[in-house]
Amino acid sequence: MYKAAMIDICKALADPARLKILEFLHRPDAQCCTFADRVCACDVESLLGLSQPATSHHMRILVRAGLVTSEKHGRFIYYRLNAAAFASAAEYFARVVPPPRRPARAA
Amino acid sequence: MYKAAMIDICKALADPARLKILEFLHRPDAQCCTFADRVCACDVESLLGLSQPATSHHMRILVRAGLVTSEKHGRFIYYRLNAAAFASAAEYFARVVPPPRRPARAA
DNA sequence: TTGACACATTCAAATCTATCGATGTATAAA
DNA sequence: TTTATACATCGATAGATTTGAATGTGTCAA
Repeated sequence: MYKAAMIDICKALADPARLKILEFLHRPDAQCCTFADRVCACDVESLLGLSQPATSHHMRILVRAGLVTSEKHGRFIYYRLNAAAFASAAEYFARVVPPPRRPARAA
Repeated sequence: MYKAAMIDICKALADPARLKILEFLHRPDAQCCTFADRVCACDVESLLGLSQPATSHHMRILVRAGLVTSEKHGRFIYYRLNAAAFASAAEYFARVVPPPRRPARAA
């Protein structure tokens, strides 16, 4: 995980709307075309209460950061969490910050 | 961990300068008044190559997010990583995203 | 007490971000 | 083919963020 990728991930996470999207992707409350772990963009739109372009904007940021993957099916786009990205972010932080119990460093 | 606190943490992490500070706090390359796991603000300043007010700004954001703690000793302020904050952030993400191997949900 | 130093705060400028309305594009339905 | 639908892109705007110069505050040294 390069630092630039890590920054993109953190930026993607640093917004209430996008955090809400991620929570929704984890436990989707099916409405129109959402099923199983796949969520369509229109459901995200009604979830957020934002305009369609704003929703599109947020999804693009999440996809670019790698936190979410997208699949086009006809007119619909289905989104899904990408657990691997979360895992490598967690790994990065494990390297940056010492685990809670060990002393930081003897200098 | 409330969502608002989580957003503050993510915002704090979403900047190259601040990520650099965190890496430095983890493995401080002692220069002027840094020793052990304590780092003074002036060393952060020379690390970043930014102005003193900009450095102060970044440190304030990190402290407010809880990622870093500060201790005043005379004229100096020593900063230290707060591992507990990283731990609770990690816990939040573990709740938001399913662990890599388990399927997300059967709907 | 005076001067130097470490850091905070204020202010303004430049840049970035989130948002919406309008419009474009691709696909499905009629 | 025509129309409707799902989503992307563009352009503009309001608000947030980063930054430095100037200045303020508290602490140490002389």
